[in-house]
Amino acid sequence: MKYSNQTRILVAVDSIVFGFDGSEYKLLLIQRGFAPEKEKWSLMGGFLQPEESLDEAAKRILKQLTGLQDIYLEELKSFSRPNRDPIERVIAVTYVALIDIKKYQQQINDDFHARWFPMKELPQLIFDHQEMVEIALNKLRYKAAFHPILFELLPDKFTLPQLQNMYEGLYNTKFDKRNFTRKVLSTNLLNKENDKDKLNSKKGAFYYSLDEKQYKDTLLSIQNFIPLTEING
Amino acid sequence: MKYSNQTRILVAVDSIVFGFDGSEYKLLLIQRGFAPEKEKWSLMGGFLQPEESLDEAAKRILKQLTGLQDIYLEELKSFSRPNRDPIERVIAVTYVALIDIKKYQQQINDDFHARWFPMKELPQLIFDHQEMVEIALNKLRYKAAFHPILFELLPDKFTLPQLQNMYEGLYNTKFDKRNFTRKVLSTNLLNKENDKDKLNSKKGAFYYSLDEKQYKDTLLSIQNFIPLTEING
DNA sequence: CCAAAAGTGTTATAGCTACACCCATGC
DNA sequence: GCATGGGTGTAGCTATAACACTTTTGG
Repeated sequence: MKYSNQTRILVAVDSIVFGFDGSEYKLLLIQRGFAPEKEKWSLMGGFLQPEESLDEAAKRILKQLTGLQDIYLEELKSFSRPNRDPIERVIAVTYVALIDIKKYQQQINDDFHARWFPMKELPQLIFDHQEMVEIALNKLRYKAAFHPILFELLPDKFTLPQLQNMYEGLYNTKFDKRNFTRKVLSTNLLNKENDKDKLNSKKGAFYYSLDEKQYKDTLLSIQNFIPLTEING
Repeated sequence: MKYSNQTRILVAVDSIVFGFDGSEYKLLLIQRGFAPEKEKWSLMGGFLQPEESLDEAAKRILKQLTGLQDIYLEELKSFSRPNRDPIERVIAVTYVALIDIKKYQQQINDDFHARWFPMKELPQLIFDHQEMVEIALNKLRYKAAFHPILFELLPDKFTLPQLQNMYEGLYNTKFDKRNFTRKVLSTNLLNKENDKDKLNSKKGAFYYSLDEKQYKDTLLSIQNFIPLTEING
């Protein structure tokens, strides 16, 4: 039995994958393998299959296109303008993913054809993918102000200067490092390690790691990472 | 031309319509007019049509089922478990709407068959609509803590005690009225009127109205309406 | 020895919370 | 005249923002 007199539609899943390499934000793109817009740059996309949910589809597609697994992935919003795809009607449900670029760089380069583009040097994207990226970036700015999600972009061990760079990069601003350090440490999310990163300075900066238990407890609660004045403009 | 070898799927739009009548929150439900689950209570739902976006579909369906127009409507999330509808595969994109119950009560009762249910006395809902409501309510609590969206639930003129009731109802808590008044007035969102509401007290409470310009400027910015402790639990 | 980045403390201010009494009116 | 809900001010505390110097070490 079916519902009668209704139109069935193709459903796509597109993932906006943000990465951070220690100094700047990048977006993961892939060259589309089929017409239209074959060879143009695209988000990580594919069609929803009969036996999977959208969450599952997003995970599957990301794995197929990049090998990435077990990463932060969250629904963003749907895009459904009737003519957004010239071939036929397709609605897209978008997801945002956050990953530490270095952790997967080899894998992505060698086995797949996805490529990282600095946020300021994005190529032209197919369809409405440009708009998806802008909305995703705005949501990331919004959400990161209250929830410690940016840690998803860092390696297991990272330094406070790296962490501050990451926040400053997202909001295009500079924070006082004394205040930033105090605020971050007051969350009890970080454990100080005994060794230092000596690549970025002569003195070396202590590594910290995420306290996984605290992190999971805190993800859904609301902190205040960024002064409201930075968000409201 | 079409994409080949892909499955096309029914896309539904379901709207969670929250209302406030001055003392409690209610949910607008309708008796489903077709099988399966005919006559059972359902959110305001319908199928996406070929020439409309999801936003447009949500508006159209709401108008068809309730006569409601020009109300606050925002995408929530998609629901796509493969067997969520027993007839055939349907993915649903949900929207949340906020309205002042009294403003439309006549219209809804007389011309349509939608009905308001107090949040604590909801009937069994079809499919996964129960889950949709819970997620919508959580998001409303989250969002209302930082953005003045709850004003959508109030009539054009309202009193500070009504406003406070509305916030207290959403968070199931009580606020100190001196602090609440000060915080609300400090936003400059409200204009004091000259007349009073004398229905709810002998002394009467002054009416206030939204400053439309301030409101539009403020909607996207982030305030702090509710102490974080109330949200984080 | 010097350049470059890491690390650290104090003070002033603003915003928040807690708290209690008087006012206006209908009955 | 009294019961009911509306309206208002202050003081202590906490969180935030602004600010500059010392430390370490590779070259």
